[in-house]
Amino acid sequence: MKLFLRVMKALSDSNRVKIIKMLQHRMMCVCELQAALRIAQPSVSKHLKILEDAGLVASSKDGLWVNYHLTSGHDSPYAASLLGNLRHWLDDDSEVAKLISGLPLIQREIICRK
Amino acid sequence: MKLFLRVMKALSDSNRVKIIKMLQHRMMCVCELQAALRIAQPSVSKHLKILEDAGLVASSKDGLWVNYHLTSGHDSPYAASLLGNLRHWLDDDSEVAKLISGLPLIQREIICRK
DNA sequence: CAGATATATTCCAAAATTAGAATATATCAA
DNA sequence: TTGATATATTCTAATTTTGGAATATATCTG
Repeated sequence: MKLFLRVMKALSDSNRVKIIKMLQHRMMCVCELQAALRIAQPSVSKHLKILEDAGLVASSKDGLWVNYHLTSGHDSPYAASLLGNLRHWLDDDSEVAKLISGLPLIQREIICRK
Repeated sequence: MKLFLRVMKALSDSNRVKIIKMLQHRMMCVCELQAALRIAQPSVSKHLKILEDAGLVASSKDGLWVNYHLTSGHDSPYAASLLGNLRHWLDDDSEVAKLISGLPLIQREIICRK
């Protein structure tokens, strides 16, 4: 039950769902997600931790950057199933569509380095 | 997005998930659910409203009683999918199993009428 | 109609969630 | 080592969620 609720709660927030939808297209670092969602950096990190604890995303370090990507869902059958459904769910949501179409403009070399 | 989040939030609470699991076995009225979950009656009604707003359950009146049952999920593809998965998910959860095994003892004629 | 019962709603307090500012940590570059 | 940058963590305020008591509504029975 605990694991199931963890996945449901993780997917109960629009910013976290948007992160999932963006990661379906490519891996992204925290500052890229921050630029896309237009929320504070600590908020992005915290959302990512909740998604990670639910077995929905994982990360790998690359120098200063931490790249987040979707998991295969092997940890949790709930995560696996929801990730599968979300591959097509919400594609026609206007907010999601706008985020996805803006993805090409979000590149860490341009967005993050100051 | 709104409808999706509504379903996820509805399934983010253990009492509500337990209601779903019990309704998989038979329709139940509010006082039966209250006896099974051992929480206050208004709390049960409020959980049921949240599940209803998410398209997961529906009700029909029978005199003083209001019988709640699972929906076919026709309202929402998210509700339909999750209801389908929940038919087998959590069957081996200890709390859920205990609730289900106790269901035969919960009958409105015995529990509710005082 | 009056009383009893099942359910819904309102109200309020406690707990959980979310967001951002401030701060800490880690890595790279010079 | 020093400075800069990306990310994580801590702290706190605001919002949301949850639960129960009190109350309202609806239906049945006598």
